[in-house]
Amino acid sequence: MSDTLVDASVRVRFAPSPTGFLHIGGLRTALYNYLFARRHGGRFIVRIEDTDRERYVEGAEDDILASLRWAGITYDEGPDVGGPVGPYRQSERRDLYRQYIQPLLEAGHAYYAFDTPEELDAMREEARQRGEAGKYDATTRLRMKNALTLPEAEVQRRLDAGEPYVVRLRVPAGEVISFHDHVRGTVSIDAGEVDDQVLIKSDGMPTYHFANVVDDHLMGITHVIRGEEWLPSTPKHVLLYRFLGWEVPQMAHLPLILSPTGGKLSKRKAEAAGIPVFVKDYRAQGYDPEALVNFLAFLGWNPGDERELFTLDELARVFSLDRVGNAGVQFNMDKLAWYNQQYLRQRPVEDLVEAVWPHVRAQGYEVDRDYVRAVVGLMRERVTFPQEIVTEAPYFFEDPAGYDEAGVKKRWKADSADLLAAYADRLEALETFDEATAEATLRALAEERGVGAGRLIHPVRLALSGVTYGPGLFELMHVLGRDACVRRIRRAVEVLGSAATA
RNA sequence: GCCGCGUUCGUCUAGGGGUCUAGGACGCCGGCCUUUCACGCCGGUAACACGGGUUCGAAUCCCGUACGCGGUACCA
Repeated sequence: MSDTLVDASVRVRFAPSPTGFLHIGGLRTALYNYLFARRHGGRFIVRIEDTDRERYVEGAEDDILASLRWAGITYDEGPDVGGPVGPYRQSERRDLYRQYIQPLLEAGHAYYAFDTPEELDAMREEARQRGEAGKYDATTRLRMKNALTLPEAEVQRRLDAGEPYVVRLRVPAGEVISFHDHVRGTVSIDAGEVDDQVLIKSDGMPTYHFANVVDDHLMGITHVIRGEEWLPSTPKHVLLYRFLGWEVPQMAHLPLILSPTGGKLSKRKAEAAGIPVFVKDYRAQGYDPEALVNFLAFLGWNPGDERELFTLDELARVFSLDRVGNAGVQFNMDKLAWYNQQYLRQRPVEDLVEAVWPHVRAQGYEVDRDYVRAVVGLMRERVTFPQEIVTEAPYFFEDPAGYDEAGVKKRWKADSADLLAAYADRLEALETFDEATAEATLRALAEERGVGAGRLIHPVRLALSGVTYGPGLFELMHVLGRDACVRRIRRAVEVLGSAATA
């Protein structure tokens, strides 16, 4: 079935801006592009859009690339792996953009403009006073300082004198620009709503709008899959393709990821809602990349059946743009936690030991890998994150520092001290200490004293762990070992002996 | 303000005119299992934004309203 879908000419790209670390929403955009490429046997490209020198953040590019790799999203072409249509960093393609702006200038589809920021502000202010939009467009461009209003000689003089200028797109009036979007169907916008977008900034760098069109074309991008925030500016891109005489790639605008409180999941909102914003945060918090990817894939897409657990490869086999939803989606930490738990349980024990080990070392616990392996075996179904195997069950590594108050109240009875002291004695006298003998000894003692086994089990658990919940008592005892068990039971008898409630 | 895009349980969603007394998942609430907890299993709670059309018949098609989101930069 997938054979009919193989189209090696499919080329998609993820084009992040190095203005910050990789955002969780960016990872989803990258993921969808990746899945689409894999599904069709095409190529997935990463291109760094670093045309904004003001907002450039040192280290952001490395973080973006490292985060993608961590998530298992590999790319066929990119800044650090190269490729046939590089460079893959826009700052290194500067001359290319200048080359493609020429024909636009010559054909009158673009023009030089010399307005200062102050003049632009004044124009917008004035227009707004009159209740107009305040756009640099067909209605206002003739009132501004540009090649359309200045004498040709004057324009040339300014250019020659090295005065700062920008190049703007001359958007035609009286036209409706339509394009097909794979997620939304036909989208139409009146050209009158589109402004004369700056194509080349005064620092010589292209804007996103221009660079993105030139690069997508030069890099042979067949499908542009990006966030919905780009939908309103797509008409500008469509116009550019037309003026440049190029074919418009297929478009697909993905629904935005929303904060639980509404609105785009900005850094501020996400933090307020307890949602990590950057991919590296998920990594640091112990999320399984496969779980994150699985969760993210389902944020705006679903396979159409009721299955929810898919590995990256499985997703790549069934992903389709047709099944991408079109309404904004809220990020849900509970669901993510559930996914993480599912994946954690599926991981091989050895894998988990590896993941837990650093946390054991960080706590300074002196145990070996076999011991950690045993703990993992008992705890893996009770936690969401690997490190919780250490943090949620410290009693595997050190004697309890205290006893849960409510637990003592509920489980420590008048006869507990007596029973436990006797149990400790018998454990010490045991020839072999293991799960079976610990249990048999306890049950025999309970029977002799004419009490239910629970009368021993609960206070013993409390003595060993300090809490009232956890793995099966006898498994716990076996892992802890006889010495620790006897020591902890005696200690509890000493500390809680008289704390008994009737 | 203007333009665009959207609107099924709290959340992610199935659904593409009759099979919907609307299905699944997360969460939540019960129960079983376990003399603990978790896992697992069983059950429950809960939604087609509103108003008009079209049609024999609308969650599904059309229009309007409301609401939400996005855009409106020499940022991406």
